[in-house]
Amino acid sequence: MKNPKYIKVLDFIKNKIQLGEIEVGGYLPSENELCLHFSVTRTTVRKALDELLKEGFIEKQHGKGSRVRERRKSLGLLTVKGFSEAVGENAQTVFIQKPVVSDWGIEINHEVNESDKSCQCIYFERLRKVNDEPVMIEKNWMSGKALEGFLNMEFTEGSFFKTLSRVYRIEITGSEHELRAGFANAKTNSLLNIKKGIPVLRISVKFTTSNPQLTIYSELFCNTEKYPVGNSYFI
Amino acid sequence: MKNPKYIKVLDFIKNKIQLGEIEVGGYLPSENELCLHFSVTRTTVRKALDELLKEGFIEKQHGKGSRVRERRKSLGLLTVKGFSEAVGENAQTVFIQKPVVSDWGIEINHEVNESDKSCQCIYFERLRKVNDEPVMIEKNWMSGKALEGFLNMEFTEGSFFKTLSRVYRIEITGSEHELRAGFANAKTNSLLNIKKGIPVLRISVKFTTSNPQLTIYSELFCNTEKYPVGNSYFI
DNA sequence: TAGTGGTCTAGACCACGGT
DNA sequence: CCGTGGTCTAGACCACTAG
Repeated sequence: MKNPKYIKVLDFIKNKIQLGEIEVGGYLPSENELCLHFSVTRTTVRKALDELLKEGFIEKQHGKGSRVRERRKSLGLLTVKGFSEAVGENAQTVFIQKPVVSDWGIEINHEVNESDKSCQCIYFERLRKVNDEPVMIEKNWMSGKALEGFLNMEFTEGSFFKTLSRVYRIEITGSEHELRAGFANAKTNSLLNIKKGIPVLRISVKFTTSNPQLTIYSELFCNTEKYPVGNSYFI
Repeated sequence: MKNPKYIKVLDFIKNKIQLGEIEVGGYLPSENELCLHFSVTRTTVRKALDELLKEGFIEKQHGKGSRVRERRKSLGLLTVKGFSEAVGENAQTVFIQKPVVSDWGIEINHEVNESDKSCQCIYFERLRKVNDEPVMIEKNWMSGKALEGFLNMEFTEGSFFKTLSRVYRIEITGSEHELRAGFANAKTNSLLNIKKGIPVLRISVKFTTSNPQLTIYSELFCNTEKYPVGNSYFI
């Protein structure tokens, strides 16, 4: 099924929360009300709410209802969400290197798939800012096999993930992260406006996608002095 | 319901994986087979498999089946799982400070609940090792309200979370993490066998539990030189 | 007691993978 | 083609919260 109903319900509620139409601490409509509103069964509504719960948007209270959680101010980078969606409206992005053909970076911490190593590699690098302060350098490598015409392409709404989805019909299906404390090189330090000797949080990500030929390798260098990286998990 | 069926299914499969009875890359029984084996419906089996997927134990392939994933070698600390379960059989734990009455630590990065601040605080500190190498210092603070007789108590199977569950019937229901790169103090550095000037990964955790009176605040200082901290997420 | 979320049943149809 | 997982329906009963 291309457009599952639970995605519609999920997007509807997530949108309401992100626009502030339901205030923090406010209750969502009950599951039964949502069922009526969307003409679906509770199974479908609950699947959507489970996603929202997993992503930290809501909390559930047995016997009371589902409430909007206070959104963390830190960067929610440890999910499959992209940066912009995770951080919100105060995020800015600047290309340091537009997509080019390159070698597989020696900085990649995850093991690169054998099938990728033998292929042409596409690389791009971006600087992420919050409120105009640089907080993260993001370096990305991926095989060019599945991405015909990717070089010189404008990103859909400035988002790499949206481009993958809208242009190539490729969805992110999973991610693995490794986290380390370390130091960045001089160039990255300078871009992040970090003094020498200040450690950075380094996150190595391996994204799997709905296209078996496409795996994305990212190395993130985060200045955590003002904005720690956040993650939450509820059951 | 005290003992949901999906927990039984989940524990059964997780146990098989952890004991190696299904090798890495091997397929689980199909959902329909599991239904027959446990006399439950697919809804229930899928709820269990969803948990295993979320925790990174398995991966699903549409049209083929569910396969056991290679367990990450890094520390899976970013879930509600405890250290021992996350790391496995090579983990050791040493008390640096057995549970005592203390002040709320000034090192706590999360905001401490107002209701906690006015209460007696219990503190304990442990050193975590993997293959006899120190990798993490874990400092824990919590209100003593819900934990009658906790001081001087032996931990069930050496596990704090198991003690909470078995003795106090309290379950972990969620966690929020903040991650930073930074430095540890001299004492922690010495316990971690870290040279001065080597950065550590600092993880601030706030655990919520099934008892509204109990919130647990932890500060982890990780030496990531050999063992990075890992996390994975699949949809 | 009424309303909420938590669990579960017994089906159904669809999309994908491999034969 | 069949078996797999993905989505969905239309119910049911339970446990928790609050008036």
